[in-house]
Amino acid sequence: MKFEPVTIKDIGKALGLSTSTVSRALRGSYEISSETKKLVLEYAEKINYRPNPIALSLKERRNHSLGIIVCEIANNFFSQAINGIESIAYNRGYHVIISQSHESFERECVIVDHLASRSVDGLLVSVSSETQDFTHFKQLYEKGLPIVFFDRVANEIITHKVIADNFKGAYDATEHLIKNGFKRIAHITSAPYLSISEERLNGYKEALLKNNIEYDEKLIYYCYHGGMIYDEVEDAMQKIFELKQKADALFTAGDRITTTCMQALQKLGKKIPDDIAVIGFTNTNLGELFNPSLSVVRQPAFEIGQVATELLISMIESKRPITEFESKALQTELIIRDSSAAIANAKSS
Amino acid sequence: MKFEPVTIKDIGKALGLSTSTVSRALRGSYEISSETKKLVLEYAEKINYRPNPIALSLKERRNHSLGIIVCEIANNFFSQAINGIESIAYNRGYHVIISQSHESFERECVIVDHLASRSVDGLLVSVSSETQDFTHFKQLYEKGLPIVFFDRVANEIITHKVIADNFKGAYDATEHLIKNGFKRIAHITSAPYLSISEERLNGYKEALLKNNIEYDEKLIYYCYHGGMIYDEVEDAMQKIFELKQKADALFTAGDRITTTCMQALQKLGKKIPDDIAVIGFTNTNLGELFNPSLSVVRQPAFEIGQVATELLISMIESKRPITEFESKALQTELIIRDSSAAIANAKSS
DNA sequence: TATTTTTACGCAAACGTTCCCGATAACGAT
DNA sequence: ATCGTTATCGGGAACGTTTGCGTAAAAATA
Repeated sequence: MKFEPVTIKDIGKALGLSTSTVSRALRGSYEISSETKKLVLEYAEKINYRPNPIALSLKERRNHSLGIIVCEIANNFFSQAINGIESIAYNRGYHVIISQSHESFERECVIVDHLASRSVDGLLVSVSSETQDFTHFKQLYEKGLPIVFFDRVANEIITHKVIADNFKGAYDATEHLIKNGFKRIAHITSAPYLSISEERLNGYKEALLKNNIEYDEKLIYYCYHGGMIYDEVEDAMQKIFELKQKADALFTAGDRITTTCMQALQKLGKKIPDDIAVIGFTNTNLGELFNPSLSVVRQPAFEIGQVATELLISMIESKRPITEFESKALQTELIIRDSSAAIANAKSS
Repeated sequence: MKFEPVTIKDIGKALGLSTSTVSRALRGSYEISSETKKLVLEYAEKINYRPNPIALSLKERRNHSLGIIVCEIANNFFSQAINGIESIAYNRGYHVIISQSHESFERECVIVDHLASRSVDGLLVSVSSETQDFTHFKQLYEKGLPIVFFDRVANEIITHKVIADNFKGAYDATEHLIKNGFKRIAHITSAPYLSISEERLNGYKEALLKNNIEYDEKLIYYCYHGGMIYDEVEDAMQKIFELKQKADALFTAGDRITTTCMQALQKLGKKIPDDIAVIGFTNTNLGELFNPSLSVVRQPAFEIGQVATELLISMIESKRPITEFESKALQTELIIRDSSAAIANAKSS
């Protein structure tokens, strides 16, 4: 099937004008008589002319489009962040192209390559859980392609970064568990080299330290695929319950990990919070529907997307090379529900 | 900031060859000597040359990209469908551009326009809940742009369509409630003119009819924004409980509607299934974590995406105009959990 | 050696725009 | 009548490719 849009040439031919005149008339150039303008405009309207953005891209070397790379859109945090990105982008006249890495490094490389060659004007990136090598980003960035990282950032690349205050979010969640009387707090997180993993682990450690609880490496479990692979999570859950010194609480460090942990715990027949208390990073709106209702650390995903987009567009539209880069950390929100409730009553039996 | 990719011209200049020779060498044309080929290939590799897809699009009037239009990616059904779409598209060498209408007709028109002018090779669309007028699709379709509808289809446009068997899914869900002893089954659905709404309503009616239960219009509630607006849903819930003849069960007809109903019921302090039983269309994987665990009608979202994409690509790549169009309906899956449990025991007290 | 064929490459047009240069005409000023 | 302005428009190059056509040199044939 072929699809033949009408071009500026067609208009010129129909009206007996040159393409340049038509082009100028369409743009409202001062050097075109108002009669001709009217003529062209009306005819263009009549045949529903749309300028070909591809031709424009070719000429102007830009697209007015932004590339987004996330691991997965079926993830509350990212779908909300994308909505934030869109809200800014569309207002500023940019379109967005969303791509999923599915937590695969290889896929990420292919996507970056494609997006760049497709001449997106800039990239908004949250790296995959497999990504340890950032040269595919670095190369493009050094060639002049604006990139802003959000959530999972590449520390070795000097550019704008927007994240949640993962350290504080983790600190707060952990301290909340401690205040509720839990002492053996397991921490299930994503791949260790992810920036968010490190930040959250540090917050967790700091809370332990401040509360004089010893840090025990045996309580830390890494799910290298961010909770996408169920068995990885169930394995971790199983190991937790095989510990000599039992864990009494769980702090999970990711949207997918949190929900998957809940599923695994249910499958293993564990009662929350009696067998184990749970609090985790997740942006689901459904936490209160869970059984028990889920305590969460909520990230300002929408705002993170917005801020990252504003920074990216400012980079794109900047005339001069940028020398000052920002690293913004937005505050998380602790929402306490039943899954992390103190178990004093239950345990005292 | 400017981003200057290397072109075929740069290669030609560097190697003292014409652009056509370089182009042919890159494509492995037979009329280029193997030495020259090797030279070009190696140099291209060295400087990391990527052909400019924009220039190609301009020339060939195609993109190898598919446009996707859905109301919202933060919706389990659609994010799964998109994964299905991607799984086929990437294997066949197509990229996808995802756009969200956010259930807005106006937004949908803008998106369609943009996607078409951007020369996507075809469109995969599920219309917004506001859409009653399909001329924006029709115009493009008649000009030769391949379009496949999935989930929410435009019946007046003759093309391929892929849906879940909504009639049967609704029938099964309703009959399940009836079998469990419920007789006053409320039905909360999306905008009435959506294809899925009609199909599901018909399935619901048919189940009532077959089981000799009178159809009562007062039990039908339309949420014109597909559950995106909380108040719309809460209003419906409130009205249900103000009915003279009380409803004893709820059959919800959409991913977002189902979860939002659950939230509203919780807020209103209603117990499920004692005050009211619930079953609904939704593709959440978290149904078993709910309190109570949620009975659902699950759509084969991933497969729907796959089938729709295969059909679209076949349209795009077809040499001849297509005369035979398919309308596929894939089977849904009924997953019974506690939210729709018979309340005989509870009520007998 | 003369002629034909093959090999290997370059030129230029085309895709749809924009925009720099000119070009033409009308017109007032000199 | 001559010149400089102004208004209005067209020609053509450029963006990065592909590709039909032309052609020189090399190889094969007569």
